[in-house]
Amino acid sequence: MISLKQLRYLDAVARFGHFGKAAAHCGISQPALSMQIQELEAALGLCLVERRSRGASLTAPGLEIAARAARVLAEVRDISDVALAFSGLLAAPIRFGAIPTVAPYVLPPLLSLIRTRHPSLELRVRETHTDQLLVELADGRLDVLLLALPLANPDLATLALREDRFLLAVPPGHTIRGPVRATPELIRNDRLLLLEEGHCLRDQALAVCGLRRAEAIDTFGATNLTTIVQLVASGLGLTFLPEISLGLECRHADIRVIRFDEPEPTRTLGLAWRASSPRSADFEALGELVREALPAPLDPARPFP
Amino acid sequence: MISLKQLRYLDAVARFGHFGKAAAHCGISQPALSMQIQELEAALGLCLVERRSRGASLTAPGLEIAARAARVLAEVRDISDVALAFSGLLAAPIRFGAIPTVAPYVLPPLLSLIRTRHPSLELRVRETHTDQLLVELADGRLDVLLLALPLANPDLATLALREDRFLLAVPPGHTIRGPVRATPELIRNDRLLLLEEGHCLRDQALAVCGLRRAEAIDTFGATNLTTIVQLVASGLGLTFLPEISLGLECRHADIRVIRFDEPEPTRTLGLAWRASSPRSADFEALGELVREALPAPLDPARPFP
DNA sequence: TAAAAATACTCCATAGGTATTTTAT
DNA sequence: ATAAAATACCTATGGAGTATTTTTA
Repeated sequence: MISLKQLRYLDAVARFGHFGKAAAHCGISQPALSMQIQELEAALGLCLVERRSRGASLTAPGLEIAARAARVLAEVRDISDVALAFSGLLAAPIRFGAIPTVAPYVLPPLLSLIRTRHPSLELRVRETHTDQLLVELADGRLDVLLLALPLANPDLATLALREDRFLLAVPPGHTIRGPVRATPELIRNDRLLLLEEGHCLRDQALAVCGLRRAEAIDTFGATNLTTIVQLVASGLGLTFLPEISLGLECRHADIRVIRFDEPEPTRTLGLAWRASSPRSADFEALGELVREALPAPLDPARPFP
Repeated sequence: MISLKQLRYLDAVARFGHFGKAAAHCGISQPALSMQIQELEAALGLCLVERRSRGASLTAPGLEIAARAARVLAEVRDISDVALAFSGLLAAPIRFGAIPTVAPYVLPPLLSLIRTRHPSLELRVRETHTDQLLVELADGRLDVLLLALPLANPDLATLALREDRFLLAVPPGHTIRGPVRATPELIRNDRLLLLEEGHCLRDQALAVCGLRRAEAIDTFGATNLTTIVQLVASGLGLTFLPEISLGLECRHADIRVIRFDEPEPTRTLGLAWRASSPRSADFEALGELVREALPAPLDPARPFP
């Protein structure tokens, strides 16, 4: 008789292409996993995995069955999530992923909001790039993401929360005066400092300037906006800052921030979760909290700073 | 951790509304089932089943989760079926259901055809009414049905095989001569003998005569067309016979068979299976065999008999 | 009081661990 | 020679059985 355990192990083998790594991922020993895969093969009367001396790959039936197994496992995970949803709004832990250009500016107020408003809600936070977040969301390691929309994947539900303006950060002594027009020329005069490859903010900044990825100017990217801001303050170049970061980034760095010409470039911040998730009510409620936690937009009447 | 076993047991409790009967259906003892249900409830942190002194009923979360469990179980069953499909066309056993007004006329030639053409194919045959067949198909006890189309259920795939004429069977000495028109009056002069409630042929015959169910004339139905034919031969009334039954039914009974006026009333015989089944190729191949096995249609040039 | 589910306990099947061997490059 | 999976063997968890108790209508 087929068991979920066997399907979980097959899924792991499909992912890792390697019995040992799959076993480690499942928290069991390699022989234990081997045995279960063999039993599954016996139950189905088929060879699912081709054992090669450098790892394992799936046979044609194996691919088909692993794909179905993944669906079954997702549905079983949804059953657990249904149970969580029944236990009440925001009552169960939420595994929350956020991109690095949002997390530090939202989490402190968000967490304190949760502490006062929903003290029983446990938010497990993970910060990494969009691509990685999406992988972890898809295979159930995360429940909901805070990132820049739109996303292509139709299996995801999204909730737009707020537009986030981009601004140009320049050294304090810089001659430029705003509002400024975002053009390739603007960038070519000074060095544009950006986060390393993989950060969506990097791509968005390049796109706003009408540059392609390959046309990036900086030689070594950073992983941390604060690092970039320090470099800008030292006169090494200029950068794009999202509005929500200003409160934090301007506090300790001596930079000047200039608004762009209308229409000001922005990114859309929002939540995303698996469309099949039974906990959408939780995520929409969380979205409200995030919206409250996001730093207030610039006063349009009074140009910043 | 949730297991398939637990979902199977929950599904059984949902079906039977009774721990004891559910346990019997699963082939385990009542305490064993109780324990697994409790473990599932613990794993989900919810009460799924309301224990009442006359059986058990599901709570609201229980209903939701049982419905999802049923879907998971169906998909796991499909995984087994994928495996069967991969083992080759018509290579794995097929659980085959047929209605009583078709089975006896098709099975002998079908089984002999299978013996010669696909000796390794094991056909497990079940004969009962359409309604029961559909239930057993839906919950996986049967793989494919041979019955009268059309069917309402959109979750089923169907394959029409052949039109089957209805004919009027009368005692040998009866004065009626064909072709005859199917009207309520035709029936009112003699007693119309039909199968008992539940047989689709009964309903179809009544419909052909323009009668409603309640207007049936015979007092006690039979379960067996051969029985009806014997009664007709004894002059106790007349009946509708499907064309495919003539070879067998006319061999030993002294009746006369009369064709109806154009357009001759017919039923459509065909196969049905779960649309989600990964074995459709098997079922289509089986459909070809059934088509061959069905008795040849009447020669339109030479009026029967 | 009767029917149904829960509990107590016992047992054994099996999932999983460690150590080792086999296999293929 | 090395990496990877299979095999051998042992252990312990837990699933399932029987007997019994508790619960509720």
